[in-house]
Amino acid sequence: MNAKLTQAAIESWARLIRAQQLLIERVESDLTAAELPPLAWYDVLLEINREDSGQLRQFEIGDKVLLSKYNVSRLLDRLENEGLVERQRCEQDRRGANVIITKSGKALLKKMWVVYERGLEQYFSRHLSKQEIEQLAVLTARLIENPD
Amino acid sequence: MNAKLTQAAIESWARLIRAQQLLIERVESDLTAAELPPLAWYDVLLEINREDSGQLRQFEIGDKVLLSKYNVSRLLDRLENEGLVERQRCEQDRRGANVIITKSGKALLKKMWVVYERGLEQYFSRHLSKQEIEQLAVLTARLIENPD
DNA sequence: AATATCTAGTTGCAGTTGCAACTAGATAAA
DNA sequence: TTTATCTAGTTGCAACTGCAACTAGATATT
Repeated sequence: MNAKLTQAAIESWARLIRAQQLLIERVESDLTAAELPPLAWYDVLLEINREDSGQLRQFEIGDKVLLSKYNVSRLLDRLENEGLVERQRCEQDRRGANVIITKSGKALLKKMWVVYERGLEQYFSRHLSKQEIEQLAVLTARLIENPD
Repeated sequence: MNAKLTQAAIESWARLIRAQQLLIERVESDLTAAELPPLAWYDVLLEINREDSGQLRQFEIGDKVLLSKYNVSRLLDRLENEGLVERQRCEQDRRGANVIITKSGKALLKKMWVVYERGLEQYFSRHLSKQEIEQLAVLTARLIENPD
């Protein structure tokens, strides 16, 4: 690992930022075109759906999806308004709420995945070999793991 | 390049998104802690400053920084309010404006770079070898270039 | 020249985010 | 047990974003 900040490093960083921005922008735009809600909704619904228990505490959602607690709170308001999730008082900790996904939440998840998956193939995996996908996964994992 | 969407591809994509989110979040948080404005300000000021002519049309800024025209318009309002840039009527095209960076704009750029550079080293380049930085640059470039 | 079409930039509106302050329940310390 | 501290979640405010509609100047078409 090199201690000095090279031009190559700056360029690589800039491209990482740009690539992600573009990918997200493209997928979001596909979702909008299909009259579907934004990616953040998908992420939250997916995390709840993944749980065997079928439920998740709000702060757990925040951790998984990388949203601050106030944004989780308000995003869940919207999801609940649309009947995609339900909040239940948590018995173990009366401050908190368990969030469960509803039938129509699961249905939306499926519909969104159709669009999302296509984008992922079209904008991402199509352009990389198996080895490259693996490389990228390794490098980004290293960046995620290290807080500094 | 593989046509089918594998689990490995999904995981790699997810990490790319997550890595970028975390990096940005960390740098933004450092900037806020140093009582400096957000990264977007830096990006715009940098692009103008880069030009030999010392000026840039608004739509050029939008292209370079990946901002939609209405957001460029309003971001420049804020920058202009802070005396960091100035807008001048464009003689060749009276619809448009040339944006130039002021002295205090350049000064801010320098101050922000101190924080930005440190973050870039600390959150990014420190964790990757020269070869890995290069690899990442190649892969992300491929994703950027290919609109589909 | 007259009209239609396109492009640069702005603005109103609704939705979303970050920050700070808040409520209420849980945990720790006296 | 009472007090202090911490954590889960909510809310008001200000800033920022996307979308659609708009103005005004440029370019193309007849």
